[in-house]
This record gives sequence, C-alpha cells and structure tokens, in this order.
Amino acid sequence: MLSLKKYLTEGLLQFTILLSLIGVRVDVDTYLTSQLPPLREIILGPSSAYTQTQFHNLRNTLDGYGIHPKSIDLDNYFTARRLLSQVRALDRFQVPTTEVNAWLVHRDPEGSVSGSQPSSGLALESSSGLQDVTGPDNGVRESETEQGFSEDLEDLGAVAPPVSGDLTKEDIDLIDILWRQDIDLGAGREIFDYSHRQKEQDVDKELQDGAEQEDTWPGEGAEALARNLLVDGETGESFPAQFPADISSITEAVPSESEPPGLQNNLLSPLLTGTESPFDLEQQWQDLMSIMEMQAMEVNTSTSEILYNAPPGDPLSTNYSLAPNTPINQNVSLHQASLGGCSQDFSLFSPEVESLPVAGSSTLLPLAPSNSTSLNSTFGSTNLAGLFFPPQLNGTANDTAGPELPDPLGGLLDEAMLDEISLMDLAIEEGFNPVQASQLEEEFDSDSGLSLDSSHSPSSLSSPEGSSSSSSSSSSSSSSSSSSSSASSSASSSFSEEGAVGYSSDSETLDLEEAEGAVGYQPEYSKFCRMSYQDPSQLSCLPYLEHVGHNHTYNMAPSALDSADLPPPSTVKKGSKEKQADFLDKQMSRDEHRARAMKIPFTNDKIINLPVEEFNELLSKYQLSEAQLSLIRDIRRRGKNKMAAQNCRKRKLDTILNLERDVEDLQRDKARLLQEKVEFLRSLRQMKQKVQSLYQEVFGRLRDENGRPYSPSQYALQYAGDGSVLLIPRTLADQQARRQERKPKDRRK
DNA sequence: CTAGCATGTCATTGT
DNA sequence: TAACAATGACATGCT
Repeated sequence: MLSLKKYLTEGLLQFTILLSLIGVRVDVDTYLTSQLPPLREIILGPSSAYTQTQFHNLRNTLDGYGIHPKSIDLDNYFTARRLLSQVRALDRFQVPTTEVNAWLVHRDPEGSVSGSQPSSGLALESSSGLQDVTGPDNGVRESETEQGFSEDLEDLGAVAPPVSGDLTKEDIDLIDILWRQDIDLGAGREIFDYSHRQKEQDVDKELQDGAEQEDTWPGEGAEALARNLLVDGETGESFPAQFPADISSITEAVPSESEPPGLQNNLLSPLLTGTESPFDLEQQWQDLMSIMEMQAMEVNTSTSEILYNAPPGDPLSTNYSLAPNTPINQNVSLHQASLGGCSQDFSLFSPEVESLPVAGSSTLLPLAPSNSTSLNSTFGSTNLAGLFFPPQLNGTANDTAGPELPDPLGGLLDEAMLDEISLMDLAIEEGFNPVQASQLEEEFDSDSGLSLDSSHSPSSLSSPEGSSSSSSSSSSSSSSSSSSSSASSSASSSFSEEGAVGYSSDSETLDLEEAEGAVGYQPEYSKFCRMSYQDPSQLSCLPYLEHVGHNHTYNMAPSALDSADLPPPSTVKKGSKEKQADFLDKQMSRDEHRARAMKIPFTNDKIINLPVEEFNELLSKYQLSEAQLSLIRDIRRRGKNKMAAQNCRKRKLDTILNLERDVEDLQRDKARLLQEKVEFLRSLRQMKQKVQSLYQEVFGRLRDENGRPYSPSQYALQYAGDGSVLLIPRTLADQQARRQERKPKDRRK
C-alpha cells in the first residue's frame, strides 16, 4: 500500500512537473477532487487521519521506524505523534518551503523572473536556516519524530553542491536563471532539491528517469519543488495543489523590487504555529496566504541578501519603525529571533502577530526578544524596565523614566517583579517548558489563540483524551477514580457472590460473567463447550453432573470452543474424539487434571464457587478420601485465589489508568494556572506602568518654594498608608525601601 | 536464547 | 476463629 501510494504520488507529481516545465499548467487538485477520490486521499491526505497515516508511513520508509504490532496503544501512539509534530512544528519551517517551491513550478512558464524570485529564495533560505539553527537548540528534537527531519537536514547539508551551468535542456533555462538568482542571494540549490534527494533514493528505481534527473539538476530541482508542492517531505502531509495558485497570486502582488531582508523571515515565522498544525491545514494556509498578501502589499522596500547574514538588528532598526512599547533586542540576529523565540520566548508570538494585517511593519517585533531566556530580558527591553528595575541597575533605561529620575517604587516593585520573574523561571524549569511558555504567552496575548489546555500540553489535549479513553474506557465506565476501581471490581466480585449465593444456573451465569470479564466473549461458548468437554472423561461415569461445567476455559477463544462444541459426540469418529480429548486436556487447568485424576465427583467450578455451606453439604454427600478432600480444598482455594488475583490485577490496572488520568488533569490545571498567572503578571505590569507614569507626572509638576522642580535624585514621592502622598528626601525613601525589602525576606526565613 | 508479558499459585495479611 | 478477599512475590508458559 505504501509503495502504491508513493508510486502514484510520485508519478503524478512528476507528470505534473513535466507539464509545468513545458508551460502547461496543471491543477492537480481539480483532478484529484473530481475524478479520483482514492487518489485524492492518497495524495492530499485531507484529514488528520490521513495525515497521520501518511506521516507514519513515511516515517516507516524513512527510518524504518515501525509501530509495535500490538495495536492497543495505537491511539495514544498516533496522538502522541501528532502532538509531538504539532509542538515541534513551532520551530520548523516546512510549509514555506513547499509554498515557494510550488510557486516556482508555476511561475517559470510565465517568464516573470525577477519580481518574486528573491522572495522565494529568501523564504527557502530562511526556512532552512531556521531549521538548521533550531535543530541543536531544541532538545525536543531528539525524539524520533524529529529524527527523520534531522536526517533531512543532514541530507540537505550533505547534498551535492549546486551544479549550476550543467544545463542541458533549453526549456528549463529560464528556471536556471531563477535558481541562479537565488544562489546569488545566498540560497543554494541544494535547498531546493534536498527533499528530492532524500526521496530520490527511495523512488528513483521506480521512476526510471534517474539519468535525466541527474543530468539536469534544474529539472530535478523543479521536480522536487513539485513534489514538495503536494507532499511534505517530513510528515508526509499533503497539501492541496491549489496552493500554487494562491502563491502565484501573492507573489504577483509582491513588488518587483526585492523585499526587506527580515520580511520573509519575519513574515513566515508567525505562521509556524499554524501551518503545521494538522487540524485545519488548508484553513491555516489560507490565513497564511492572506497574511503574506498583506505584508507583500505593505512592504515594498529593499532587497535581502541580509536575510541570512543580516547585521544584528539591522532589519529591525532600518526598515521598521518600532513602537516604543515593543520589546526589541537589537543584538538578536534574525535566525535566533525566529528560532529562539519559537522555542524559548514568551513574547515571540505577541499581539503584533495577530494584528499583523493591520500593522504589517510590526511583524518583526515579536522576533526581537528571542535571545531572552526569561521574562527578565523581555521586560528589560521594554519601557517597563524602569518600573521593574532600579534605574541605576538598568542600563537600558527607558525613555520615559530617565536615569535622573529615581524610581521611588523601585524597592517594592523590583522585588515583586523579581519574585514573579523568578517564579516564572521556576515554573519554566519545573516543566512548563519554553514551548508551552511561548504558546501560553501567545495565547493570552491573543484571545483567538489556541487554548493551552486543548493543544499545548500533550497530556492535556482533548484529542488524546479521546483516544486515551480507549485505554481508560474501563475506568471511565466505572464512575470516578477511587470508586471506579472498586466499582469495576465489584462488578465481577458481585457476580461471583451472586453465583455463590444461589448455585445451579446462577453459577453458570457467574462463569459466564467471569469469562466475559476476562476475555470478553460470549458466555454461551464456554458454557456449552464445558459441557461437551466434560462428556468424554469423568462425566461418563457421572452423567448426572453433565450439565455442570467449569470456568477454567475463560481464556479460550470462542471460535475454538465453538468448533470443539459443534460436532455431536455421537456422530464423530473415534479419532476425532481422541483429538477432542487431547484438546480438552490441553485446555484443562492443572487442577482439573488433578481432579480428574483423583476422580473428584464434581466439577472444579462447583468446588470453587459454591458457598461454604453448600460446598460442605456437597462434600458430605460423597465418600471422599483424605487426598480427595485435600485436593478439593486446594482446588477451591486456588480457584478463589485465581479469581482474586484477576480482580486484583484488574483493579490495579484501573488504578493506574485513573492515576494517569489524574495526572493529565493536574497537568491541565497546572497549565491553566500558569496561564492565569501570566495574565495576572501582565495586568500587574500594566498597573505598575500606570503608577509609574502617574508618579512621574505628579513629580514633574511639583515645584519648590522657588518655583523650581524637585530633583528626582534628591526627592521622592512616598505613598502613605492612608492614601496620601508625601514628598520626602531620597535618602529617607531609600531607607524605607530597604526596610520593606528586608521585612518580607525575614518573614520567609 | 532472552525479555517481556499474562496468568496461575503461594504466602501473608486484613476483614 | 473460619472463610475469604486482597496483594506481593514467584513460577510458568507463551510470543
């Protein structure tokens, strides 16, 4: 199936590429949607399920990773994989590459070379560069999910150098021009065809056109482009072929002049979260497209070889007018900005991203604080710094609060803020990982953001819960956590009790219930097969017990029981009877064998499940030897203990599952609380800022008896407990601040 | 052949 | 105290 899919996909893509190269535009999506639903599914993978399947299939082919044959954990497995990919999608550029490739394929025939070419190259380079930088930075990438991609990157690095000048086909000269422009701009060809290279090893044997590809790298690259157009290199996710249309329209909207260096990079970075999310890939793509369109129309400035080697802060400071409030760290390179921010920063995805269509020039802002590993630096880069840190300590004091204006609130605010920051850092260290943090920040910055509860924490995802419910279905069906175990166990135990109270038919239902509980097949099977099993052996001598069976066949497959049951004993030949007997012997437990050997006149089932009184009564009816009695007692003890062990294990499992669920709930709560905390911190920040501005305003208007303003270095406003404000000398204010600092510390001790 | 797993069994403890 | 449930520990068989 996999090979078929791959073959179809690759073949179709190749065909499309060829058509595109000769100027025929092919809208694959049309064909797929209208004619070949199966193909569409194969190639496009419209649903997340398909995406997952593709993903795993691809993974299997890429690195041989396979799913364990046991399918119990499939749900969790898929969910975990999907979640991992989601989370890690934050620091990856995958779709942009695809997008640009697609554009190239469709753009070439039109002959417009210069206009959008830089943008494509930039996008590609930025994506690859980001990937490269991201790889080592993110520990999460160590997981299997990322291995394939890392390999891709390695391949990308190891790919043969660009073979510019090897052109052998005239009809793709134009493409080569484009590519060389990209190279001039810093984008290597290998960037474009690495995915092809990677796939080439798998596919070329089937494609039979390896020679052509090797001779002409542009064709090869274009093919790779077209492949990327539809099938993602890493996850196997497929993208609708209509993207090229959108992209071409977008690129047409881009001014012919090159774009500012940071634009592409920055433009794409906010999309990272959305583009790879398998939830609604197409929708997100459209969002992406709209954003890109807006940016492309708004920004029409200079070119961009700086994209990769951009001087730190250059794009930020030169091409964009930054809002005074926006956190900008000009020491941050673009690479780091996009990457580090994704993985580590709270404010990478700040409201500016959300409002990007409105203010496209501010899209770079979120990138700024990427170097900061804590809120400390992030805050420090804002004009709030004056509030949070004493001016004398904050070298990058903001404009509003000059160094000559000491902060009277410094003592209180600083400590409070530092505590908060340390708490935040602690929270991060405690497991609220940077990705979560950044997403959390993003979320509370934008109301429309994904809910942390539903997407950020793997354990807190709603879908995983749904899938994990399969594993915990038993627990979920049995009411709440602590009571569930007892409930589930009481289900089986109650049956046994019922069976014990009233025997005869009840005991049979008891068996059936147990059997059902143990393996989950229909009780009738065991019931009947027990009877037939007993026939040939001891029941022949004790025909009146024929209707009584034992329940030690609970783990027998129903089909086997059924087949053993079906042939009527009278019509079966002796050979088959012997076989049946052997089969019976094999199916019988040790105690049953012993009981048979000891000529115990009743079944183990009775021995085990009869109430004590009836059991004793039964024993009294027969003249049994001491050995027989001992064996019967052992059988009863072992049988009861066996059921008890089963119940115990079931209970244990339920407990574990419930604990697992509780952990998930707690993690969800933790994430929610952290989110609330961030929101509180934010509001606190705003309030402090307000207070600070008010303070400055009031202080600035104060005049001494001579009409001169008070020096902020000598005087400070002191807030009294009754709400009044006093103007006191700075030294006094500092002393009071120190006292207030000490007090809480002393309390802590 | 070994590891891991499921299940049975025993010993012990608590009810 | 008898009966039994619960459970840890170990044995056994299977994959």
